Amino acid sequence: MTPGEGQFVDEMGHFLSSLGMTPMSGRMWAWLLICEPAEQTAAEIAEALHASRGAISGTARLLATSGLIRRSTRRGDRREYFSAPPEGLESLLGSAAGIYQQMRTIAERGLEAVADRSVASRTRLQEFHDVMAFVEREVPRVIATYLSERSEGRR
Amino acid sequence: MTPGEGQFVDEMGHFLSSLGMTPMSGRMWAWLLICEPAEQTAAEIAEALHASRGAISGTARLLATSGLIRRSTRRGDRREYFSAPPEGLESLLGSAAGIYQQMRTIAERGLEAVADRSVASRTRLQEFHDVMAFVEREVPRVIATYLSERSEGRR
DNA sequence: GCGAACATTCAGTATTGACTGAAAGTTCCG
DNA sequence: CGGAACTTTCAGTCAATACTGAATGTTCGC
Repeated sequence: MTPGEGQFVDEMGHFLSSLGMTPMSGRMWAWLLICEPAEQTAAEIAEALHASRGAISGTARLLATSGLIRRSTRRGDRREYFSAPPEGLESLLGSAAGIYQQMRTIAERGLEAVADRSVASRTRLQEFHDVMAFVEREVPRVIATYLSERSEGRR
Repeated sequence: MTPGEGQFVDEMGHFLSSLGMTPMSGRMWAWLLICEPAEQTAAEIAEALHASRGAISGTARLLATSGLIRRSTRRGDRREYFSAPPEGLESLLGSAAGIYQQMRTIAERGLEAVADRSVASRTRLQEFHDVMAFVEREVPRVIATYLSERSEGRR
């Protein structure tokens, strides 16, 4: 790994860590975005990132369940190969939508808790709820727009 | 604070904590969304949340600089009053846009680091960059759409 | 200016949680 | 089966950090 690549890997680790994910998940995903070949074994990743096999195993499961990376196997090869597929980006945007959904849900339960108050008293929370619900509805449209623009550009 | 309100406050604390903010910031913001009166002193907030004055002080600065809450003073009153203004929601969406911007920036530096590679080898990272740049551009439009729809509904 | 009533700062504490590494589990070839 | 190659699990360690509370700073009435 060149210094520039190392910086990229570390920056992504630090950034995703600031968003509540683990630093290792950011480093691993970043590495899978630039590594050559694109498919790497756990051992290769562990060596590249100077991390333990255990950390790679746990992080791989995290990233795989959230759809950011793909696991694949080959006949006659006991090892598992990891890669960052294009669909990972859609999963990423989808999880962003999930965040808004969670906030809307929390707001709804909050509104139930203050249901006996006056309408004016609930305005703050109601508006928060409405914004979250709106963004949640808008996200799929943004994704669809991107996908159509991309296929447009490739035509 | 009723049990239902307490649950709402704690849920928001837990949720914002999972996103990298402190639990206290979520609890304080949630409380300011439902409290009565809407403007509260640090002492009132500390009592409602069973937190120390120091924690309120630090969290207030955090929330105020990120635009989620507003600080105000009154003549002849040494105390400071905190509230959750409507603009806080726009700040929230704006900070979401900032996240995409950061990811795009990281991707750009990563692309520089692999500039000598073949185009095919850079595809993964390039596409990541393009998605982030696209969403970054789209966010202001979504906010504008919401604001116009809201004023539409109020007309 | 003096003192009361605030707010802020910061060292200390406790908790959380990410990572390590060894042990246990799984898979597949011979 | 037996065993090699690999993965996963998990108890332990260490570092990061959120919160407390006392000391310090600041503001305003008198």
